[in-house]
Amino acid sequence: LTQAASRLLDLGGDAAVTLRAVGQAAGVSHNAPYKHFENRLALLASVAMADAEELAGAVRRIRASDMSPRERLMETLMTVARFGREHPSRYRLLFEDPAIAALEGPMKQAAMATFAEFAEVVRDCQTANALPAMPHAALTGLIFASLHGLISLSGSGRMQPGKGLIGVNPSIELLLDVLAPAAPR
Amino acid sequence: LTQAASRLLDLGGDAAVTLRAVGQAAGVSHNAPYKHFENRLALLASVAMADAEELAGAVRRIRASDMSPRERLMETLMTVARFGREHPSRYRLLFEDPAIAALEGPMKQAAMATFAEFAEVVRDCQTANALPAMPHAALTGLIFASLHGLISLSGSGRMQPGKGLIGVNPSIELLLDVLAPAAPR
DNA sequence: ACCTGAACACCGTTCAAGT
DNA sequence: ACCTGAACACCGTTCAAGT
Repeated sequence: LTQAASRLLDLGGDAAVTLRAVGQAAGVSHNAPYKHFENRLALLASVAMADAEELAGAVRRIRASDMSPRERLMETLMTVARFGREHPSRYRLLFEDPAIAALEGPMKQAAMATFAEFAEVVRDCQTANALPAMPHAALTGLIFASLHGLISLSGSGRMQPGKGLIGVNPSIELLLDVLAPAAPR
Repeated sequence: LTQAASRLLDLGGDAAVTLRAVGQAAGVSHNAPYKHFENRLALLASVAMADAEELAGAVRRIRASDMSPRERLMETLMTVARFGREHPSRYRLLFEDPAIAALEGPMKQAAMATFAEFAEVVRDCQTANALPAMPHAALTGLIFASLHGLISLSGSGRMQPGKGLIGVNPSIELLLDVLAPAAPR
């Protein structure tokens, strides 16, 4: 049921996720979802939660790998960027939807857990002097916001029209190049 | 009519901008808008265009002021951030709505003109050695994306929950501090 | 415990007219 | 040239039942 909504979101965006279409895709009536979710938003939240947990798991695996801290950071950023590229509507739901962000409870917990994984990747870089020794929360926020801005602008088609703007991945590399020299050697 | 839609957007977000509400606010019937706009999206696009032109004008005035290039950049960034803070739904429409971004014609022209003003502010900083001498388009894209990411995350309430994340304005200052030292003296 | 079908209020859009 | 009112298809949500 959550899976059906997720697929519809990928295929046709937010507007395609009608309870009738979700019901039909899951082989039930158009208001069977109301027996499992409070309303449409709660159903979408379950999609967002699954994605938040998937991302958190991916970052956790990267953290446990034997790459250098800096490589782990790059891999983490690329993983989020790939998710945004391959699932733009689901990315939008998870990171841009105001109604989802306003939810308390498990959705908020999942979002914070995902962010915490991300923050640890940044912290490891700082410990290894691969990122500057500025306040950890500020640096994490700046990197995450820059990443999100690149994915968001690019995902909604606002990075091409300009005069030779570079893509998401090169921009991420540029950001890290600009941050790295500020770190003590 | 465009003004009525803009006000409704500010007051109740995208969902509040129904053709019936717009018509009523403008004192006409619920489908009078169809005589002036092709459909609902075209009406929203006219709101976005007005905002794009307003922002472009604001940046143009900042460019013509007697501040230093670096101060003009900071003022420009703060102006966009303020617009995002005071009109989150209109900001979302202008910079995050995929349907608006997909429009060709005058909307695209207005968006590109606004971005061009922004790019000139960055270029002036590079000329004055207040920003590093990297490729101009890449640097402009990175700064704009970072700014957008901060406004986007903060505007949808995703910057507080974390563990002591700093606000939009301090993050912008941090970004410029991190970029500035890379510039030759 | 889980599902269905009818019904309601609301919305974007279309169309035939009205001045 | 600009507007109105009725109508249509669609949607989220509710409710009374069904097994």
